[in-house]
Amino acid sequence: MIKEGLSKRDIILNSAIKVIADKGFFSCRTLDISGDAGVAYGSLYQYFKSKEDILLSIFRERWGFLIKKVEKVNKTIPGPVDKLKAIFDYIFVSYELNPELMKVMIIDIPRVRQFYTKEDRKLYKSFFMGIEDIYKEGQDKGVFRTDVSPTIATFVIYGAVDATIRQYVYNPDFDNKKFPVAEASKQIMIYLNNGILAQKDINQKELKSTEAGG
Amino acid sequence: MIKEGLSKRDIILNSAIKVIADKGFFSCRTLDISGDAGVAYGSLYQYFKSKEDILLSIFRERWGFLIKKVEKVNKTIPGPVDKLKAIFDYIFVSYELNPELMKVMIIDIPRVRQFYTKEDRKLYKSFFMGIEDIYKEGQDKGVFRTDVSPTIATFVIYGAVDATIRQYVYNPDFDNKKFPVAEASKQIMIYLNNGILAQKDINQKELKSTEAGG
Amino acid sequence: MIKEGLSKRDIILNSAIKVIADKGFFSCRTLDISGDAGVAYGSLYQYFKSKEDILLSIFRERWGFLIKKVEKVNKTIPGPVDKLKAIFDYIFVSYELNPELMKVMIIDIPRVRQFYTKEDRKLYKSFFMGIEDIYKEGQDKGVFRTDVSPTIATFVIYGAVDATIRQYVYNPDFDNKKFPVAEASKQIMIYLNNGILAQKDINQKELKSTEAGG
Amino acid sequence: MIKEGLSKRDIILNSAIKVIADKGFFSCRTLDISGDAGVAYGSLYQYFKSKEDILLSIFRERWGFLIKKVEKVNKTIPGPVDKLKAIFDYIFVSYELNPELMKVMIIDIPRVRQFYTKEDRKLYKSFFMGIEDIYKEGQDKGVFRTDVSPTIATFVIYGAVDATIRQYVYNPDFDNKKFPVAEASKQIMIYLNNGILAQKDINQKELKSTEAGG
DNA sequence: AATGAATGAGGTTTCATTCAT
DNA sequence: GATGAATGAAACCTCATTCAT
Repeated sequence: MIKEGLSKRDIILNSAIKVIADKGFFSCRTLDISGDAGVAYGSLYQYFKSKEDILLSIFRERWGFLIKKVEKVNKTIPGPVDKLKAIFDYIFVSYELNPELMKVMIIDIPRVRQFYTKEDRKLYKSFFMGIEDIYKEGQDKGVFRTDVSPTIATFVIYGAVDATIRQYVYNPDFDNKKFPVAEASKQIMIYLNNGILAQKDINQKELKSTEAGG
Repeated sequence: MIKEGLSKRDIILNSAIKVIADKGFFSCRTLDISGDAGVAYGSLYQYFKSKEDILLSIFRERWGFLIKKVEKVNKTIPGPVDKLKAIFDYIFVSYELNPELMKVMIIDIPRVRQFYTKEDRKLYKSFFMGIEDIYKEGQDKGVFRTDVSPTIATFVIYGAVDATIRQYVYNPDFDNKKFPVAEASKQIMIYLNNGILAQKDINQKELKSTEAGG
Repeated sequence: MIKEGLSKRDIILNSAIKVIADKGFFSCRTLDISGDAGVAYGSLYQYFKSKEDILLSIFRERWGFLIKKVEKVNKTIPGPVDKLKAIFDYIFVSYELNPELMKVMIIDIPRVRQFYTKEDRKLYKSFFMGIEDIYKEGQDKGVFRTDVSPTIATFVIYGAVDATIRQYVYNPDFDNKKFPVAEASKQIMIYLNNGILAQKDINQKELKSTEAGG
Repeated sequence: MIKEGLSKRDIILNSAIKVIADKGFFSCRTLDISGDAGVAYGSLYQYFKSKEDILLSIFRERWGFLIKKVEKVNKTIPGPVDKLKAIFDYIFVSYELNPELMKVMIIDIPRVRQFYTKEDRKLYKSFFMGIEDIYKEGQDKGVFRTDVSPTIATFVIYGAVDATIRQYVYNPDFDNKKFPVAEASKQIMIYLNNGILAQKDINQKELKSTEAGG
C-alpha cells in the first residue's frame, strides 16, 4: 500500500509492521512485505540488509519514541506517580493508535536472536531504566515503597502493561468492549498504585486503633 | 540424551523442551530435537504428527500441572492471599526446577498459530480462570479491592510473574544473583499485595494532617 | 480383512490387489496393504522380498490363469473365431468377477520398471503369443485376413479390450449401465470380427453361392 | 539441456516430458527435471505449483494439439473414412516426432489422481468425442456399421492405437524394424476399416458392378 | 534506483525395510 | 512365525537473497 509523502524506506517499514504483526516474524515472508508495500522484492535489499535487519530497524527507529516520551515525561511532569501514569497512558494510547506496532514490539522483537546485540539491548533497556529512575525518585521522595527493589518494581509495572495489551492482541475471548483501553489502563494504575489488598480501609482502621493505643 | 525409565515419547518431549528453549521453535530443526533425544528423525513422527504437534503436546501435557496446582491450592489453602502466594511460589519454584519448560511455555507456545484452537485456548484460559476465581473470592471476603476487575487483576498478576521470569530467561543484564528466585517472588508479592505507593507512611501523614486540620 | 481358509500369503496378496487397485502402486503404502490384510507390517517381509515383489507376485501368480485359459481354449474349441470369442468373454467375465485384479494387471503392472525382466516378459508375452497363434491359425484356414500381420492384429484385439475395460475402471463419465460388460463385449467382437474376417472372399463366396442359389 | 528460442517454461516442460518418459512420473525426481533443463530446482516452482502441476501442464498444453487436429480434420477432410485415417496418421507421426510426449500422455498422465478433475476430464474426453462424432457421421452416411455403438467403436479405435504405440515404447521384444510406424499404422487402418466399413453392402455393390463389368 | 527471475541451501516429512523381542 | 518400534535415505518444496537488466 503506497502512500504519498513517505520515503520508500518508511513505506516498507510500515508494511513490515503490518505483515509481521499479522503473521509473526518467522511465518511471514519477505515477499509478503514487499507485496504489501507495493515494491519489488529486490527493493527491500536496497534499504535493508536482511529480513532481520527490517525487524531490528523497526525496533531501533520506533522504540526511540518510547524513550523520548519517558525522557520528556521526566522533565515536564513533577511527581513520580503522575510520571508513571503519563507513561502508562502513552503506551495504551500508542496501542490504540497503532496496535500492530505494539504487537511487533512486544511479541516479535524480543524473540529474535540477533536482537540481543549490545547496542540493541542498551536501547531496549534504556526504556526500563527510565521507569526504574522514576521509581527510585519516588522512593527518594518517600512516595514509593522501599521494600521492593526498583528493578523488580519495573518488571511488575512493565509486565502488567505487556500482559494486558497482549490480551487485546491475541486473546479472542478477551472482552475488549467491557474493557476499553482507557478503562483497563485506569484499573491497572489503581492496582499498581494501591495493591491488591483492600488496604485503605484496613490501614485507616489499623492506624486509628494504633494511634488510639499509642 | 537418552535417560532410563522414561518413555521414548517423554525423552523426545524433554529434548524438544530443551532445544526449543535454546533456539526458539522456529529456529530449531527437528533434527536438533531428534539429535538431542538420541533417536532417529523418523522416530519423532511415530509419536507426533508434526513439529507443531510436538510443541502443542508440551503445552497440553505440562500446562495441566499448573491447572492442577491451582485446583489443589484452591482446595487445601484457606485464605485468598495465601492461595495466590502458593501459586506464585509454585511457578517460581517450577521455573527454578525447569527453566526451559517455563521458557517454552511463556515464549514459544503462544506464538504458534495452531495453538489457537478452541481446545487449547480453553486449557490455557483455565489457568487464568483459576486465578480470577481466587481474586473473586478475595473480593467477596472483603480482602481484595473491588474497584479493580478480577479479569484485569489476573493479567496484572500474571504479567508480573511472566515479565520477571523473562528476565531470568532472556536478559543477560539481569542480576540473578542479586535477585534469587525466592527474593524476586517475595518482592513481587509485596508489591502486588500492597501497591507501589508507600501507603502506610502517606496514609499516616495524610491522616495526621487530616486529623490536625479537622 | 482376514479370511479363513486362505494362506496368510494369499490374504496379503488379495489385500495388495485391493489397495493397489484403489490408490495405484506408487501411491499406496506397504502399511495400507498390511493394514487391509490385518497383519503386522513386518509380516509382509516374511512372504515377500519387497513392495515390488508383491506386485510382481500378483502378476506371476494371476497372469498364469489367462495363459492357461488361452491354452485350454486352443485345445477345446475348434474354430479361431470362436476361440477369440471365448478368450474375450473370459477376460470380460474375469473383469466382472474381479475388477480390482484386472485393474492392477492392466494399469499397474506394466508400469513398474522391475517388471521388465526376461522371465516376466516371457510370461507376459505368452498371452499375446497365444492370441497371435490363434490369428495365424485363422489365416492358414483362410478365415482371417492375410494383409494384416498377426502381431499387429494381436495388439488391435488386445487394445480394444484394454481400452474398454479401462473405461469401466477409470472413466466416471462412461455409462456402464448403457453398456453392461456383456453388451460391450458383444459389440467389440462384432467390430473386430468384421474386420478380422477376410470378408471379401467370404462375401464373394457367399454371394456367388447365393447368386448361384438365387 | 538449454535451447535458445524457447521460454524457460517450455524448456522445463520439455525436460519434464523427457525425464518422465524415461523414468515414469513417480520414479523421477524434480531434481532430474531441473537438471535436464539446466535450471535450478527452485525455478521449477516459479513456473509450476508442484510436480503434479508440471505433469498436468504437459497434458493441458499438449493434448490441445490433438483436439485441434481433430477439429481441423473435421473441417477440411470430407469423408469419415479419410478423417479417421488422417487422425491416425497424425497420431503415429506425432509419436515418431516425439515419442516421449506420447509416452507421457498415454502412460503417466492417466495415472495421476489430480488428473481427474472436471476440467481435465472434459479436455481429455473432447478428443474421444471428436472421434465419436466422426463415427456417427459415418453411420449417418451409411459408411460405418450401425450395430456397434459409436462409444464402443471409439474405444476400439483408440485402444488399437494406444496398444500399438505402447509396444514401441515399452516392449523390447517388439520388432520395430519389421513394423515401421507407417506400416503399423497402415495395417491397423486396414483392420479397423474392414470392421468399420459396412462392407457387405459396399462390396456387394462393388462386386456387382465389377461382375457386371467383367 | 528499481526490478523480479533465478538460485540452491536447507527444512520437514514420508515410508520401505530391518531387527530385537 | 509374528510383531511393530526404530531407522534414515531421500523426496518435495520454500523462501531469503542475488544480480543482470
